[in-house]
Amino acid sequence: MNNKNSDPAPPRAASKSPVTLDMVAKLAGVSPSTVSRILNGTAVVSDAKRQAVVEATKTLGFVPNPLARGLAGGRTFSIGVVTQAIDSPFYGAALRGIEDELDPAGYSPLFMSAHWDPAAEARCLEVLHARRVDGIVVLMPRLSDAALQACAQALPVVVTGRELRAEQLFSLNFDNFTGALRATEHLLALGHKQIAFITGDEEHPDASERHRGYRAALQAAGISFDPNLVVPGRYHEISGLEAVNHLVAYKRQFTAIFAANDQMAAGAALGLFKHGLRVPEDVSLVGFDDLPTSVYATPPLSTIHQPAYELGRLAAASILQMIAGTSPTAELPPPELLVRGSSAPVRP
Amino acid sequence: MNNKNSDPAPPRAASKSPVTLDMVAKLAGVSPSTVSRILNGTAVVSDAKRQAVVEATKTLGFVPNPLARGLAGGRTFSIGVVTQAIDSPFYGAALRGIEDELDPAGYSPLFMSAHWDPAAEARCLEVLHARRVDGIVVLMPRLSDAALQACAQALPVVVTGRELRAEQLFSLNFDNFTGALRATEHLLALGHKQIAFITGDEEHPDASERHRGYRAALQAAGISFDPNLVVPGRYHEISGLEAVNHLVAYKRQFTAIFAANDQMAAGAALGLFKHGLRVPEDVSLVGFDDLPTSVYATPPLSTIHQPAYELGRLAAASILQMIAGTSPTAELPPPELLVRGSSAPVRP
DNA sequence: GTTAAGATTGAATGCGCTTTCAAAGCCACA
DNA sequence: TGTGGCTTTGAAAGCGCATTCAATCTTAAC
Repeated sequence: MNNKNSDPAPPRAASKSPVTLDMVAKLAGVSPSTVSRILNGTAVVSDAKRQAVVEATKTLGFVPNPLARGLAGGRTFSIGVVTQAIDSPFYGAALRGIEDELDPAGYSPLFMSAHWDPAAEARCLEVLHARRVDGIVVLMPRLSDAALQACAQALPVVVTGRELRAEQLFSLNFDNFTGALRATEHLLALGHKQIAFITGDEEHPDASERHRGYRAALQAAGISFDPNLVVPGRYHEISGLEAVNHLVAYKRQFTAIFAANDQMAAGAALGLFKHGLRVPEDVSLVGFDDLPTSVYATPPLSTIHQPAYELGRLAAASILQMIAGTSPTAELPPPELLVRGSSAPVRP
Repeated sequence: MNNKNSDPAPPRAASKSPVTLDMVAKLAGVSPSTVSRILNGTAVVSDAKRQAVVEATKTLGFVPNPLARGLAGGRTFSIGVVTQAIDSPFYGAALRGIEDELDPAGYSPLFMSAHWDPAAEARCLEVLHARRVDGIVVLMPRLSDAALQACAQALPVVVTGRELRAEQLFSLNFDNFTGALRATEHLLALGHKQIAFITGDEEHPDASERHRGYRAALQAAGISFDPNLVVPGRYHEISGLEAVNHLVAYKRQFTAIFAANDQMAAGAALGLFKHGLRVPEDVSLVGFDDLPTSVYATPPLSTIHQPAYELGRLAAASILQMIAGTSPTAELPPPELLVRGSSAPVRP
């Protein structure tokens, strides 16, 4: 029927790490239970036996099998991480933060990308759940609050970019409103009065918050809001470019642009360049996020620093706390304006 | 002794997915073995029973426990992926490729960053091995060939950025030499004769290959090699910036720069900008990698396209093939020059 | 010098699934 | 109608570890 075993030699998966807990137990002259107890610190063990076990573990090079541990003990020492795009510069930094925090604790992250699709996100949650992760971190979810809360009934969950509370659910949010406010105030302080705004994907709370901050700053400065200067974008570079094309095509008057994120600011910079408009001589440009690449833009981009790495670390630390049974209290630092070369006083 | 169980209600991990294979078996009126066989397609099962099982699976919402499968069957349906930096734009694209290829096959990637540190890389390999992944993909390893080959004795391994052959080892390499050759030829064809080169981290084969390509192109054009025009870099933006500072400080004569990667090209662009040198009017600039952001640089960067996403897909597809028992034959497309706005004919 | 309480330890069971192994059912053939 | 060969199915034995339960060994108090 099947010719799988026709080969006399075992095909693969033979060398693995065939050292089991039972073998250490035998070598150390104790019972498997004792070895397990030492491994997990579950109970007090006499020093003599502990010595023997530690030694046996070393000589044999024993490494406990996480699968077996997970099956038997219920914990897998792995954390599911749902991100929207693993290849996005913003998420990359956050993922590194998560990695850096989880690793020393002996946990491994399990990354999945949802591509801004709620359905895909739901599937990620399912897969992670099926893989029996000990907790889940969702970065900037697109899913409904209810779905997230439902997920949190089964295991600890940390979400970022949203205000949300529930039993096993912790949220970590950044003050996008104030960030946008500061950015706009900066431009205002430089004398700009005609400030265009390229929005983010407004289905997203952070995007609408940034929009709100922009308008609040204008209002506070006594400048009437001009809807013609607001161009919708979707957080990608291309929409920044298109936004500038739009502004120019419709002959809008503006001396500055505030883009809801750095990626769109980069696109906008290119658009301005193509239209022969210099940054910052002709148009000042301010972004939001402070991507690693933004320092190396020409000119370097003025922007609002968003602590992506810190966000990752705090999210990971929080989920670990929840697993340990304590309630996390982490909080993100307030927005910080970084003035670089892309913004300058308006020309007289 | 321990007050863990002092709480009357079970603390957590109670709701999970308590549906087991045995329950489906019972509901469908068959034995667990049969359910397992249907699940894995291990053997032929009568249509009647298959129907019953499929239905029972649905009504119960059964999802097999990967841990148990891994423990019992030896396969975990997970692939270890060692990358140098999860937050690097280049690796990001590759990781997405891996994700896209693995997901439909029912496999999950387990990402780990080694941060260009051989010791850390070795640890990653160990952790992945301990987690019983079915195979490992190492992106641009820093580890010795021998160490990689040793790892391949235990399980299938795919490495990129290196030429390496062994029993369960497959390597996927990009033609860095030809890429650099094409880039330099492009500059030469534009009339440039004084072409500076910013090297990558030359401990790395791809960096030295690119260096070799640069020199080969010069030689073929009959231009004598000027060591003063070669500045060492380490693949980061900052080294591109520093390289330009160096060239200017030492008053080197050059009309073009070829940077061994896009990140350094971005740094170089900023350096040139700060010294009042315009791209491409005063200095032409060519990079290598074609990062997603390079199209949106001002001006857009001419570069050699490196198929990072494809690389990820092919690497993942290859490891899957190896696990399935067939030898992979994937090959990366040849280097492709992308002429954009940063390179122009030399000024007379 | 006993005995009870406490500290250590080992045997045994099970986590959820895969995988032999052998029994049972089927067919075509004689 | 009977027999051999093939197919479908179930019982049972783990995979490697955590954990409960009961047994053994200490120690302190009587």
